[in-house]
Amino acid sequence: MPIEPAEHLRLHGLQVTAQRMALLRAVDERPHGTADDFIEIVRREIGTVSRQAVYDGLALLVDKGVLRRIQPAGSPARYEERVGDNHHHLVCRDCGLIVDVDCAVGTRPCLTAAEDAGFEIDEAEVVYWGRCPSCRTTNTAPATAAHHLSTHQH
Amino acid sequence: MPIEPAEHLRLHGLQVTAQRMALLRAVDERPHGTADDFIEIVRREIGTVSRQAVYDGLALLVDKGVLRRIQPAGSPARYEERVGDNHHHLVCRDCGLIVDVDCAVGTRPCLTAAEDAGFEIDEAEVVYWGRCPSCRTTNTAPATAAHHLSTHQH
DNA sequence: TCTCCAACTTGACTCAGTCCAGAATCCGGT
DNA sequence: ACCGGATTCTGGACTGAGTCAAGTTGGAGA
Repeated sequence: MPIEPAEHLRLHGLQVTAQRMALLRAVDERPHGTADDFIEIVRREIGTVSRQAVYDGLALLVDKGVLRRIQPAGSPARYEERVGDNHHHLVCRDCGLIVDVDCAVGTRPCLTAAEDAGFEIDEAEVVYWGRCPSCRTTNTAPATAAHHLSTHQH
Repeated sequence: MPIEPAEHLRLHGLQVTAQRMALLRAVDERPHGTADDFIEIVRREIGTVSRQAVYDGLALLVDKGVLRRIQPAGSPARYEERVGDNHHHLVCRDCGLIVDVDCAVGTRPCLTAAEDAGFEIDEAEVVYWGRCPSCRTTNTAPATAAHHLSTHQH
């Protein structure tokens, strides 16, 4: 956790509430977590939060650039603190595990499209799809490639 | 439409039904359409289909490699016929318009991650985010960047 | 043309996320 | 320290996208 949650909030001109501080701590505790994960963690920490407070808080923090929101196909939205370094993600097709990979280039957008079709491009998002080490060993021949990106993602 | 829908289905060992043929024609008629788009188009053509038939048909055709399914963050799943050439997509942040861009490399996966974390990577999916030509002109200063990837996508 | 399994239909259900309205809380100015 | 308006939180209803399950229909091989 680079700076204190309270400080973090004040720096962005946001009100400091118990829920938001707990939320920031939760995101730190579980990178790539879902909104539901954070609801659960925050409730464990401060007793109770509404789903709305968590969704609002996440959206606000994404808006302020404190958090980044990613949403691989088939998965609910996930949030992470690493922001501003334009890294990419490796997603396991079997268990949904997400890990960070540094961007080889670094600056945003790190790739330029062959033809831009007149678009003003500001970001190139890269998702690498594959199978994580543990899924590779446990089930070499994917009988029924379930393709379920469920919640469990370490 | 490269080959006849009926032929297309038989080639993959699938039963030829009115619904499936109409579905293939619908995907051809509206590239990057959503399931709801296709339900509407197919109903216009053959009178009636169940939502389930459309979802089943799409999933089956994706499975057989006839269609490709893409799902940019904040958008319902979209389907396209171009398959096997590993092209990428340009998505407008404002109106959700999706256009194809050829992959500079061509073969799959076209990128290799800096560190693969032990994953067996089979695909690198690239989404370029930006603003399409018409959104750039109509609303140069995005007052309230609605960020709604709604259905309307030309 | 018969038969059977694939495909289709209907309807209920889940999951992720949003909308709403009223209650509670925060914080800058006095 | 206190006040009041702005902001935030709460619970509950709601929406959109997609899935599940059970029963019916129809395409294609015998």
